Amino acid sequence: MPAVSDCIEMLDSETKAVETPEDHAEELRLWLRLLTCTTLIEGEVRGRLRQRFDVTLPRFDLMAQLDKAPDGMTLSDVSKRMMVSNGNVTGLVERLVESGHLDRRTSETDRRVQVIRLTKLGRAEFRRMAAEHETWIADLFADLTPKDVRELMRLLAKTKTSAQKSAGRRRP
Amino acid sequence: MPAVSDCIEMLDSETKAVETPEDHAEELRLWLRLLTCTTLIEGEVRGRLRQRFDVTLPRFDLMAQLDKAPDGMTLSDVSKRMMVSNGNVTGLVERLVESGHLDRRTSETDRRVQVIRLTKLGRAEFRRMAAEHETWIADLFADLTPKDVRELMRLLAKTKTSAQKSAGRRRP
DNA sequence: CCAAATTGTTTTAAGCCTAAAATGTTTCCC
DNA sequence: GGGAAACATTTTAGGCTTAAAACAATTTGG
Repeated sequence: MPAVSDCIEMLDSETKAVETPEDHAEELRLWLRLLTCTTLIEGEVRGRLRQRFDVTLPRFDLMAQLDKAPDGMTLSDVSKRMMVSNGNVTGLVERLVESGHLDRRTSETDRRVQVIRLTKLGRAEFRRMAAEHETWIADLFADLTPKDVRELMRLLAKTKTSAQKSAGRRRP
Repeated sequence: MPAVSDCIEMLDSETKAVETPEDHAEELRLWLRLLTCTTLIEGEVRGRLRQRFDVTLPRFDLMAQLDKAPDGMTLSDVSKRMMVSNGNVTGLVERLVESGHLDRRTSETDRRVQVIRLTKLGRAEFRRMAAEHETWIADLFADLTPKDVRELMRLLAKTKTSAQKSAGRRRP
């Protein structure tokens, strides 16, 4: 049975009749916990990539995107997929072309567009790193049962949809 | 009933007898989804903070830590809580002292230690921002039921513990 | 056709972030 | 007491990141 305060809150949010400042402490705590988990795991992966392969996480992420696209991607595609700014990708690509991991060429049909691909070296190095990376992730999530994983996937999918809708309401 | 492949995997991971390369695609997908959710929400919050209050997310986060500690915190404390490097905090604090939001003084009992606090201005501005921030978070998570929120909290707590253990195994 | 809007990328300016080395201070313990 | 270890912070060097402005090329609608 829900607490009295929960009932009041539910009435408020459904009827939209009252303007009492609602309590969203639970959502706030959820957000902080989500952020903590991500920061923790991300930091761990970053450190391991640096120690084992002397590569940064953003470079690894970019190569991961390209590994899934044998025909290459445009910078815009990469920017959208990685959810980072355009200018960010420009610099990242510059350094990876410099180190011989990426190949970049201007599209034949649209001279605005730059198409980038992994070089043979880039692909080989990425595959080597990705194999080990996968075991790190498995270890980081080792305490979760297969059921936990499924349930988290489901709830995070719902979270993603919710956040996208909210973001859409701001920028329609 | 679990699929055959699941049984084999379970046997492998329990007996540790076989060295076949296990499949951790599910964990990998979970990690990517977790990262997507965080990036999405973080970007949205960052943008709103900038538009509404002309403040960066790291500054807001630092002020949030200090708001919970009326007696102030040391830079190390802040660094641990925010899970960022020491040097990072130094610069962040510098700019917030400069803008009049923070007060910084050397500890009387230990001259290595710097104690920082919110100024009156800093606290007032933070409270104003935090109130609105809470509604953004509520909106971003609006599709989740109270039960979803509880369940996510539980699973993320488990995830955090798991990741901490894994990180501990690397750096004991 | 052609001006205006749109699209893809780069540049700019500022700030964030890390790892590692350096600096100053305190504690430990012989 | 005094040197070694530990601790708190800053500095350094390099890279990441963003938002906004600038530039270039294409598409669109009169």
